[in-house]
Amino acid sequence: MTQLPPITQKFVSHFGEMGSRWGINRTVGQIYALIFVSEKPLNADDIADALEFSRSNVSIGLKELQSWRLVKLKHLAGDRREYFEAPQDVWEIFKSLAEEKRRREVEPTLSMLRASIIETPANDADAHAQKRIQQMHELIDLSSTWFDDVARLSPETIARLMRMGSSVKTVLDMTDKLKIVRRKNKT
Amino acid sequence: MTQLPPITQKFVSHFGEMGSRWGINRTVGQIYALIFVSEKPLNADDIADALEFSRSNVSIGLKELQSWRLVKLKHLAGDRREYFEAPQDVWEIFKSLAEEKRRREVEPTLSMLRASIIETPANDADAHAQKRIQQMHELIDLSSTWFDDVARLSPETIARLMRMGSSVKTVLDMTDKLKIVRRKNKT
DNA sequence: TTCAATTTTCAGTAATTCGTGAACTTACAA
DNA sequence: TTGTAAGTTCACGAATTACTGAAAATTGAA
Repeated sequence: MTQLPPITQKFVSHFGEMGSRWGINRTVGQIYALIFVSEKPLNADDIADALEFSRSNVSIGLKELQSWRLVKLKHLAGDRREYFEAPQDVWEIFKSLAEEKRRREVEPTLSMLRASIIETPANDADAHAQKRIQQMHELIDLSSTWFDDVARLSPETIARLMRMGSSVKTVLDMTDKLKIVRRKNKT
Repeated sequence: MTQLPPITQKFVSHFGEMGSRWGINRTVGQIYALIFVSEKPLNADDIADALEFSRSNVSIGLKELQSWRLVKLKHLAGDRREYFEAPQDVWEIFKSLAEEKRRREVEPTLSMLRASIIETPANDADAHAQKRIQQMHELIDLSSTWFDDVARLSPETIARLMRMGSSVKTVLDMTDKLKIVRRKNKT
């Protein structure tokens, strides 16, 4: 097949190298990178060809990427083969990824933490362990609920919030004052 | 060694099992869990003993945990051995972890994305790839900068922000209105 | 210094994960 | 139906990662 152009090439191999750190493997990382930058949907042979992976490996990689909702299956008119593309909106991608991560990596832990909290500690050591577990639960629960809430806002609102950076504090303080004023006026 | 009490036991083995999903290995996960719930700092032998790992494995695991800033080295008076404990404040833990993750998993990618953006595309395919890369860069850059900013706020402020959930939007809208009013008054 | 306690390194092995080709299944056009 | 293109599964070898015990290095008390 024809060599990938230089920018694409570098992007793809970076995703391969980082794969292990992200918790996906080299080939899955490269397949995703290739689909992400591609203008048109790709089929399994395109990918196997471009990346020089075995057809079976590509098949498994695509299944994996679908399970993470990182690629969408698409059918092209008059073509029996399955084509894949990445969602266009990067914020959408980010959300799917976060949701999937939560489902797989956070929820099971939250359940376990919850279960531990309602148990009766057998001794002092376990009583202390339970306190620590409770603290961990509160933090994880709060942040994951919060992420959920925020993800529901429009991309524009989120971008606005993010661009505010640490000055959200000022806004928060301001609303507090407004509440106090309102309370005073009421009486 | 004496068996771990039940709550601790379950917590520790859960961390071992989840390890692979988190990108750490079973033993490192269990070592951390044990230190996290322990009331007193632990030394390497305590850990090797409690978890039935080899001494060398514990040594490597502790190095790994230190590099993630998840455990702190502590010396006890009149004892030559090295003791380890987890920071008490869970929010502090969360921040260290996020910072370390950013340094290892996000920064290298951001550099690569930046480099790709300033290159001159060789053909149409690469020009499109570059556009996509730019979009990815904007999102990652914005969210990581934002996280940095927010992390600098006090835990209380952050908790306040989080408990607001999606109603931050109301506050954001409100400040916008205030700004408009102020601008009108100025003229 | 010396020596013993403690920690680290390292080579070898065990376990796990990855990637391939071949066989198998599925779906559709003729 | 039948035949073929497309997709999946699977068993196996390759590569990587995890873990151990033994040896080496380091530390600090005497």
